[in-house]
Amino acid sequence: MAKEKMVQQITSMDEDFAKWYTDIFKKAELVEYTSVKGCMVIRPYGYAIWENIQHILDGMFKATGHENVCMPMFIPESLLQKEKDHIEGFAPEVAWVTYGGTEKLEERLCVRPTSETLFCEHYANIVHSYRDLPKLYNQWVSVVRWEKTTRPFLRSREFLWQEGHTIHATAEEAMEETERMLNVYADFCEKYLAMPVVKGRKTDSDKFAGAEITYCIEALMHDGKALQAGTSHYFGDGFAKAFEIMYTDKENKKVYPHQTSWGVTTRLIGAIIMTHGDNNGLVLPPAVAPVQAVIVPIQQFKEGVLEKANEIADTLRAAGIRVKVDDSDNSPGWKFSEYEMKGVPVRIEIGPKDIENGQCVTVMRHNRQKDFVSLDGIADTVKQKLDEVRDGLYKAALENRENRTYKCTDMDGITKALEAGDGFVKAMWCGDEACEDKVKEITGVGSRCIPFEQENLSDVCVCCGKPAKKMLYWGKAY
RNA sequence: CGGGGCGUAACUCAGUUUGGUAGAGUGCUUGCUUUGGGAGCAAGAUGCCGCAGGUUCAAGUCCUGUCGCCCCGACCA
Repeated sequence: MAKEKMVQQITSMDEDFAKWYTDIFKKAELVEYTSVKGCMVIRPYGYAIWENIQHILDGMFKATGHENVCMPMFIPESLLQKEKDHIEGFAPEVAWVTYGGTEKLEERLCVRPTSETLFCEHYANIVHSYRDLPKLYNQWVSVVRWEKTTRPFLRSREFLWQEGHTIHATAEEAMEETERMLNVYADFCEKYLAMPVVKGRKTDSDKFAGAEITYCIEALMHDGKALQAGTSHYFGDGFAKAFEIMYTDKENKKVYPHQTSWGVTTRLIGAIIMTHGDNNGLVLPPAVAPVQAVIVPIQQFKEGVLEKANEIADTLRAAGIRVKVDDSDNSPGWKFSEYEMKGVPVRIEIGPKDIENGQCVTVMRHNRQKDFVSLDGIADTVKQKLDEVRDGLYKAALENRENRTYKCTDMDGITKALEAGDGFVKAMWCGDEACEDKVKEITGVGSRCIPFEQENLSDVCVCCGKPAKKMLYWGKAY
């Protein structure tokens, strides 16, 4: 009975995945809509997830030699236009500032959709010698893209992200950096977010505006749709030439440096929701959960119960676990449901009976496994449970991806495979853009990436039958 | 930007067909009883019916316009 009622608040994901997604971020108090379309309030619980993501990633950036900076939020139109492909790619979705107070600006300013141009302008000023290289910069800011269709965390007009921008003496170094950062993202997703990703390269039609090469990580959501979780771009010296960034090398010759950029966004929170969430609510990977363990006292009005709950909390806190004691006067059952909805990885129940026995109850969020555990060594026990949750989440996500990954060798095969549900399609490709378009038109799945891990499924292109060059991942994308 | 849907209490919605005192459940406040899976009883507070015009003795309801939001497509992190 209680179980049914609990589920009533959240639409089942089989019934309506989009509604389920909306229910989750509202009920878990991650986001509220505002009066500006596509701009959302990220509430404390949602923002805390982002802060944890930031904290871990920032550490990884620092460990690989990067420094944080902060660029302006405005870009003069003339600056944005310096690189042709770049402006073409972004022009349709930038917001413009045309007035300062009551005065019309002589040159309009765009609100940054990304900051390549600003970094380039800056690099042109500060890079003169090979001794100035490399510069490994990153910034944590928000950017604006005037999207037509919006959805919290997945596609909003303003979103938070980090953008790394680096500049190197040689193409080799820049390539190395591009790959290094893609690996940082992939490691982060798999280890901390328990989200398996496919590493690969975008086809030319799909790469970043102004990039020579775009690498990406692609994840598969519960509903079988693909989500680009991060990108890392190699620019070669294209931007350097457009912005006239030059340095003097050891032979006293003026040469162009090589650049990269890479980014992940609050979209990762959307990815977490759609990778791990279930019909009872959000399920958070322990590494980024604002609360890793919640303590629910039972019969908290009885003497000693709250004291014991707080004592356990102190022990866990001392061990570095983010813990909360809920001593509100809601019923225990209410609290159980509440924290399941909010995705807290481990719940601890402690009541008079437990205290007598020197034990408590732990329940893991992802599988509801309930254990009676001793209060001795509780911190180690909880840590172990958190690891178990992380591993369980990863395993389930990987299983979902494997179950929804189809190998196909002809067009009918793709259509047929997708009848079982959306997912990744692996299929061979000749390298021709026309075939990418045609596959999308006929089967509905677009090219996601050329995975680093190649397989030879067939010798010919799935579409045109000409000799195949690469195996591609295809899918419907968010 | 195309197609569809919706704007009434903090939330979910009924009421609009056929104009006639502004409603329900949940939540909120107070008190008592409860507490190992969303507790029970009692008492209370809460409304520019999205906005602007119009028709009418009378508009949440009819007409015109407008704004916003959600969903599905095309475009994109």
